[in-house]
Amino acid sequence: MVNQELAQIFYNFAIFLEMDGEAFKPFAYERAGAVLEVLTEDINDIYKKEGLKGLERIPGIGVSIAEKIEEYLKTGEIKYYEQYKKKYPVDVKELIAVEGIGPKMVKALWKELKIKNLKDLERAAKAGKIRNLPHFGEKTEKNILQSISFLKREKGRFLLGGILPTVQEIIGGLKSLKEVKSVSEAGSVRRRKETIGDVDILVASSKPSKIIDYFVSVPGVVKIWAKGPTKASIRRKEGFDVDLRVVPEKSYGSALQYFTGSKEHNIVLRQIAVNKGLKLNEYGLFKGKKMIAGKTEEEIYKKLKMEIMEPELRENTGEIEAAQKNALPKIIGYQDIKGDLHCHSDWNGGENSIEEIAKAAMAMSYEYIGIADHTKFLRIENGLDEKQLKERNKEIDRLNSKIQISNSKQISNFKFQILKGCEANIMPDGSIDIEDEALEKLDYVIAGIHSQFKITKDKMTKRIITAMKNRNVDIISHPTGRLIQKRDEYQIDFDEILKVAKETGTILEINSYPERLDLRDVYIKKAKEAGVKMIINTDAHHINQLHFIGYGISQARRGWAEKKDIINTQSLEYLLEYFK
DNA sequence: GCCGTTTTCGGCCCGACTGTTTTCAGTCG
Repeated sequence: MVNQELAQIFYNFAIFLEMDGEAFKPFAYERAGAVLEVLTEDINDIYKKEGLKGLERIPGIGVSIAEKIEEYLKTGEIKYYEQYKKKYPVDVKELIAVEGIGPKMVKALWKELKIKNLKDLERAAKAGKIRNLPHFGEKTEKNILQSISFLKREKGRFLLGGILPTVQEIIGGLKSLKEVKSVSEAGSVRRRKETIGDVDILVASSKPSKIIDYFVSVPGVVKIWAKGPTKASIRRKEGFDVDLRVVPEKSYGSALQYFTGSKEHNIVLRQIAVNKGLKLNEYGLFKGKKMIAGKTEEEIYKKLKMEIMEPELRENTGEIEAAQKNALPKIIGYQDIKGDLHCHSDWNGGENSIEEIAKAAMAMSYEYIGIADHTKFLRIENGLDEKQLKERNKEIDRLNSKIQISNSKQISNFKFQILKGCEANIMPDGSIDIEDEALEKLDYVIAGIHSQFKITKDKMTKRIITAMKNRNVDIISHPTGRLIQKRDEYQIDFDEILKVAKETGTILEINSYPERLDLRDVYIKKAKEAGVKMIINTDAHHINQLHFIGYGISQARRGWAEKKDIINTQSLEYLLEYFK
């Protein structure tokens, strides 16, 4: 989307301006970039409808940046920006990604050594050329090399799903110490972002040294980066870094608020504090020298005259304004899901029998579970044909009656049901790979794209729309097809898809699989605004993956989704009626 | 370059650390 292209340009713009020592413009451009990145409307549509004035209506975009957006939409480039690209023919984004390198260093490296990209930087550092530059030294050079090797190995970020279990383990360990009064994850982990750079953990205690000593000696620590009186930084064997900070109880709330971020959220919060004649930092909220809040996050937000919001909302994408008006959404909770409708059994590529899946679902206190085996097109996953699907349905009927009989004697109002579903394949022309007659026998039908991702935007949009108009199709799985850090989403006109989803009552999936998390948060927000229903599913191929649901819920929360927007927060009766 | 229940001009978030320096610029979160 053109929004993202412009966002990236403005981010780079900000860096160029900072290289030239501009004082306040970089901040303005960075803000414009951040605003565009999360803007749900297509900037091109806004411009077409309302022209320059429409652009200037967007907060953070004024006359000058609006004109640059116009220029980009009309000509595909921005002259002023092109001039900078000529002046500094450098891959700023790549270089700035190196820990410890900022705009000023990029400039020096270019001017003195003609370093343009990561490759040049690595070569120069290995040759020992960097240490001779003014304001650089041996240690800086060594740090740069370390940073580059980390970047190359891990691309710098980790999937939330890959690290959260370990984080919770570490926190559990800290909780067991009697010196620990409170402990929580902070930073992007607490905000449940899709990917995590490094992990922040915060502890309240009056005995910091004991906590620090324990923290650096836990099994799994492979390197201690820093160990001070109240903070420590380590690398885990899994490859990511963890920062721990210990603060006194009276500052725990302000520190938690501060270290949870996001940076953008905090900037605005501190500004609001300043406007009220107050000062906010990690030690508390102050009026002059007097501390007026700090023990809890609630009292800080309250003193700043707003509702406290869930960490997943703290991105400065409208939550602060909403909180000031007491108009925060009541986002879906982690206990609100009543069942998972996208599980693969051993009838296709999955690892567990339907009975095992049902038992695991009951253990999670679900009211229903849906088996959505692949259909025949997906040979590699043993997709089921019409006949096999019929056999599988019989098995589900058998299990359902067995469950009812075995439980009716013990709990009178017990209800649990296994639903008959499938994840059918959407063919390139939008048709479904299995007969309508077979689909009609099911409780519900998921349809998804599993092949031919690289077709034009127009064709892909039509393909999905054709599938949604099939009267048997209830849900579209992983609607944009992206795999985080592996594959971009396919080209679609999302607004058009929302329109047809609304007309046909088709549900869009929020796939909880850690590398999918598809829909993304901005799309969830759009779907909610369009009144399109969503469902949070796991796509589990093993019962150990049923807990992925938490990541999908996080994603929904970051998209401001409420309970009513998510259909599997509802009862079985409601669901079956809706599908019919 | 943006913005306005103190302002259409004069402000713009805050503190700590690091590595290079003899007092601080640059970077980070």
